[in-house]
Amino acid sequence: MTATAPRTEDPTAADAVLYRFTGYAMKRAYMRVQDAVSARLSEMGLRIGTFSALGVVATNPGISQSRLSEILQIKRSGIVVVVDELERVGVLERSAVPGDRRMYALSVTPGGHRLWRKAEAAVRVTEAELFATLDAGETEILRHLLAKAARGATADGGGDPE
Amino acid sequence: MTATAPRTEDPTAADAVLYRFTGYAMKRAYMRVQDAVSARLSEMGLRIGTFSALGVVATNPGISQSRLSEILQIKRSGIVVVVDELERVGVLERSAVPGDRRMYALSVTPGGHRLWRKAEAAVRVTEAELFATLDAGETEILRHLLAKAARGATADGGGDPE
DNA sequence: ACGAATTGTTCATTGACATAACAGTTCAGG
DNA sequence: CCTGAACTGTTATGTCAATGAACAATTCGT
Repeated sequence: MTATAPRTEDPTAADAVLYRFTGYAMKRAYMRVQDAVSARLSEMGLRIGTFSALGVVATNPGISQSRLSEILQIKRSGIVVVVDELERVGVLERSAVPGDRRMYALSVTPGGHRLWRKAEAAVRVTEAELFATLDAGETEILRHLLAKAARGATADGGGDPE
Repeated sequence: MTATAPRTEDPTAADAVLYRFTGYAMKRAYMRVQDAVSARLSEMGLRIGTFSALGVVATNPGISQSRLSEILQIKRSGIVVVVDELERVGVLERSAVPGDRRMYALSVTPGGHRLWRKAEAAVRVTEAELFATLDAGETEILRHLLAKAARGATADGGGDPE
């Protein structure tokens, strides 16, 4: 029974102490994803940050930069750079909002939607390659548990329907 | 039926598109861990990087900086800073290696071991709090799947027919 | 009408790395 | 033994994403 260890939980690895922490495993796993996804996205002129923003705006047309910054958990000043970059390549637009001259309504251009669909598919493929050692069910469980862990105890029991 | 959604997979969230990617869920989850753990560690004068190094040296006495850099996947020049920091507060030592004057043998001082045990426990508690929405079994599965995803196709199956 | 709050923006700064070059040391082969 | 390649630790410098603090323009509350 001591014969073939699952290799996934190698106690002889020099960083075995750290892998006992979920956070370390998260970091290590994310680093791997980040490298592969960044490389893939850079081929189409995107970074992880701009990819994420593009996706959020694509599915939330008319959103403001402030709101986008909340969603992506990046400060407003950081969003400017991201939006600038996406606007410069013509995939995203800042249009005036009728009622309020302080903010812009963000929207994705037709070309932007095309790029988004392409990038989305590419990242999906990249992730599939990365997680080839997991079967479909495991990947789904992983994603689900991560989402749960990411949201945490969302404190607000749900009594704030805006 | 539309009443109480599991909240864990909230399709109305503005970044729902992104949560469909495992990588995004990883990032989000890790960010949360990073914030909490960093805060906790800073109380005892540690950062995540120094904490990790301390743990690896504690369980791998006599290790060299080069080897440590491989394990933590940080370049040698980056390790210098980490080791400097740990040595300055007296939890880690660089001692001469008999046979080879190029490298140092790293080791953790008694006080260092005490700090490590304390930090280890603190991080464990912090993680437990963070993942309170997961039961013990889920946390274990999450950790296991992450480790698997982090290692990926470890390539070294033995056959590398070039 | 006026002070408080909001939005987007700029600029300086930070932190956590990487890169490149370097000195000291070891080692393999002639 | 000698010499050049390879290795270890180190320093200096650059990079990249993100933050914080300020600011102007605008809107809101009372």
